[in-house]
Amino acid sequence: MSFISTRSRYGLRFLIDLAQRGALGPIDLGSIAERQGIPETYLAKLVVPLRNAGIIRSARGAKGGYELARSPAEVAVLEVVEVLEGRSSLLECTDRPELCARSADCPTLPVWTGLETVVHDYLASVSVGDVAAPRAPDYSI
Amino acid sequence: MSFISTRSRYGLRFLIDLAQRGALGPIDLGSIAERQGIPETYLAKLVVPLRNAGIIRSARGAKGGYELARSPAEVAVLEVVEVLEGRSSLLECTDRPELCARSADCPTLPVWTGLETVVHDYLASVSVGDVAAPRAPDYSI
DNA sequence: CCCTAACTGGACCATTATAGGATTGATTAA
DNA sequence: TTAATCAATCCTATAATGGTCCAGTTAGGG
Ligand code: SF4
Ligand code: SF4
Repeated sequence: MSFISTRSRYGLRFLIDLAQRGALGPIDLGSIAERQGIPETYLAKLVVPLRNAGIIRSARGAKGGYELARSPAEVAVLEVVEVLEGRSSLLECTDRPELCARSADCPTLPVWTGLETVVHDYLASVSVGDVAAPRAPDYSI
Repeated sequence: MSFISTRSRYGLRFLIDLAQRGALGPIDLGSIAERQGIPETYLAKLVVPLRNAGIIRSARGAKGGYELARSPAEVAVLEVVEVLEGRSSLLECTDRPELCARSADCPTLPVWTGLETVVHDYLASVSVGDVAAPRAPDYSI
């Protein structure tokens, strides 16, 4: 349907769930799936690319589960979307102009390239840590 | 595949083709389809919503065809995309939070709403006239 | 007046993406 | 050992996308 599919939406919520629980050791997928109302079997497939990308770490066996591999502030939403959607662009031709014979003289291409730029800039500016903050912001000086 | 499908891409190129030919009376679909390398039968379906939206005007009968109903500068790319994609948002829940029971307390919703804002702002800032300019810009004072 | 170019609407189809399910196997704490 | 848990693979249903076909209708031009 759209650039932001359930993969990104579920995946981001999954990461936020992990982040909000902090470093208490791995959390099993079933409990997260239940809390978030996401089909566990579906979520199980989303974690694979997240692990391959080094965003999360998994522990097998009893008491196993998943935990963040980095600080939430170091995980940009852009990276999550790219990893889960399997692509980084809204349009093929902005990444690979050679795929379209018209790209050299296409008046619309700059429009889409510009759109992609604003999308990337925005998503890169937001991290999992930014949205996972479970408590009030830090009011100390 | 993505938010920007062939409907928007073809449609925008179609409008630019119209704009670049100026007010010389209606242009028939076949010649545009051929020039742009778009299947005429497919393009024929894209023009219907564009006409309903008041972006183009059609003339039936011999020597008929299509022409812009407004000045190219008055047609924002945002409007074209909304009309052709049949929706205005990248995500349902940003428009209709009532569709998701979690929207009231969803930490990710602001992320998507913010993304949508930057996308809308960008697309609203670009008009068909901006990209259709067939010649060098006006250097007069 | 009639022909015909051209638009109009709808049915139809093939391919792909999406969302989800199920099964089986490997690993490890207790 | 055994139960819990990740890992990997295969399967299915549904929808979106991109495109075709055709039977109408309209109206300009000769
Ligand atoms: S015609 Fe332009 S917008 Fe379309 S695929 Fe080619 S380069 Fe991209
Ligand atoms: S959980 Fe949040 S992002 Fe997902 S559909 Fe509901 S409101 Fe939207």
